[in-house]
Amino acid sequence: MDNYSSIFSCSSSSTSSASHLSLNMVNSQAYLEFQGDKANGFLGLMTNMGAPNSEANNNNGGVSQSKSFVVGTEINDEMKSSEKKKGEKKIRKPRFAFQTRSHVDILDDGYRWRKYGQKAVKNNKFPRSYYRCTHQGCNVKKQVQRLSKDEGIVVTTYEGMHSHPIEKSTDNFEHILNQMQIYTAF
DNA sequence: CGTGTTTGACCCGCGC
DNA sequence: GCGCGGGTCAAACACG
Repeated sequence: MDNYSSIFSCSSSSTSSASHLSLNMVNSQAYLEFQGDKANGFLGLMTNMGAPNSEANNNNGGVSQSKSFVVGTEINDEMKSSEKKKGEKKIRKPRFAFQTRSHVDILDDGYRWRKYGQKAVKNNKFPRSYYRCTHQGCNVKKQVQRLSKDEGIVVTTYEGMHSHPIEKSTDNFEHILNQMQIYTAF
């Protein structure tokens, strides 16, 4: 059971492969809403997703949050370090944006992240934080942004795919990714 | 002491 | 060409 990588296997392998994804998702703005319970995990999310009833109890510190996610692919993400591929494709890596209703922007998905930057975004009072997976050889990045309009909404954008198992035993994020696969498999 | 955060500088693409 | 906005680097710092 170490096929975490397969989750993101829908990367930009083909020129048109990404289009199907973005077309369906971006245009229709896939939007799911469920209520989680723990601020430090997507477990509640998954639980509610599969079984809307479940035990949505949880006594977290009173941090109830509803999560929704939008999946889309942003193209033209070529960086300066394009050692391989001489600009054959503009599509580099898919990005997954999660919209999370939470008061904390630190969402523990089971991976270990190292913050490597923070920038102020225009049209947004709150800064955007850049994180990178600390696993060696793993180039997965993620950025967390908070909407100035709704400071209760936190947008987490994942970029790239993990090629290693989750470090923590939270294994909840895996399920989410699995769900995402369904949508991105269109 | 190792690991992660802070923070300003730098880099690069893009529009004017 | 220049300025702007977004993304990254890296040195210094904080914390266990």
